[in-house]
Amino acid sequence: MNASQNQWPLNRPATVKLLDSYGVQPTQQRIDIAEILFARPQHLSADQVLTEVNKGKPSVSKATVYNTLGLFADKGLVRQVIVDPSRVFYDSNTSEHHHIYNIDTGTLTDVSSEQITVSGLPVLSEGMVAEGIDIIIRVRSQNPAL
Amino acid sequence: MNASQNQWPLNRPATVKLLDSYGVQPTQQRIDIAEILFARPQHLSADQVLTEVNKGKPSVSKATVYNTLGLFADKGLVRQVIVDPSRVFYDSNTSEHHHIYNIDTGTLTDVSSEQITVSGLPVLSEGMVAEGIDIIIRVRSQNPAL
DNA sequence: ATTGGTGCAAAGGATTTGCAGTCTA
DNA sequence: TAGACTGCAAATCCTTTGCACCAAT
Repeated sequence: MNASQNQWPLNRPATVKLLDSYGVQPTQQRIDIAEILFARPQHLSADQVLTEVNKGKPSVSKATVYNTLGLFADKGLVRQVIVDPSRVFYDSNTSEHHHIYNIDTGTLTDVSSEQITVSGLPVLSEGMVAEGIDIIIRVRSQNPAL
Repeated sequence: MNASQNQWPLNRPATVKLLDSYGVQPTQQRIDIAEILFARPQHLSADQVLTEVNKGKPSVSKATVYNTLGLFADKGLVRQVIVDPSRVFYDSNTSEHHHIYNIDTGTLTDVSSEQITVSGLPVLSEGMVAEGIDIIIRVRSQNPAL
């Protein structure tokens, strides 16, 4: 199962089922965090998740947010996107795709992998296994004043 | 001019000339750092540069290494490679190319951009300017025990 | 003199960790 | 009850900054 295969946002039972299917014990905090991540395909930093999850009623600590995001990433529920040296983004869309990164706004946009074709990938040396290919198109908001 | 167009390693006069041509005042510390970077095409973290430059006779402070690498990157002498959330790599090869990143060893390997062809890149929305495209092939050393 | 560069130490920001208290199978 | 989970605070790690001193124009 894959979150991307459901209709978003995921309701609570679907979220619990998703966590279960990935071997993650569905605790209240994890469900809260998952419901935010899987509200729709998006890219959130740990800090953004922390803020979101504590809107209204503070309920999840910073340590737990970090631990949970790390756990989700390990289990394959979300994907880390590394484009900014100052923070990691967690992508709730785990289906294969690439990104456009706006350097000025710090915003990520998806690019369907069907749209992009890569050819001529090198043969990996003995004992190397590809984990994945990240394509990042770095853009900036054109500044007319420049 | 481009460092990659010279024969490596760059000797001192060539290094000074390179810095000049990029509008960087060639101070002793900057020359020391540049000589390390441009010894050959390579990927070094700030910390690795700091260690290298102070082999033998400590001569450049940590702050200066960070400032200098930032300056070099701004001026286009080196390119930042962002693949690891814990540190930035500086690539002394600024000609267009892509990377293989070994997650297990933290090692970067170049992939010539002539080798790889990307088609189907999306049309950027109004006001967006592409700064560059990074392609990162993430690999791990195959673990026979897995 | 004025501007630019360097070094030291302190500050910052993101992430991790130690550990005691809680929950849950 | 044992093992898993959480929260708080302290600790880390990489990187940036403030500021005094030195160098070059």
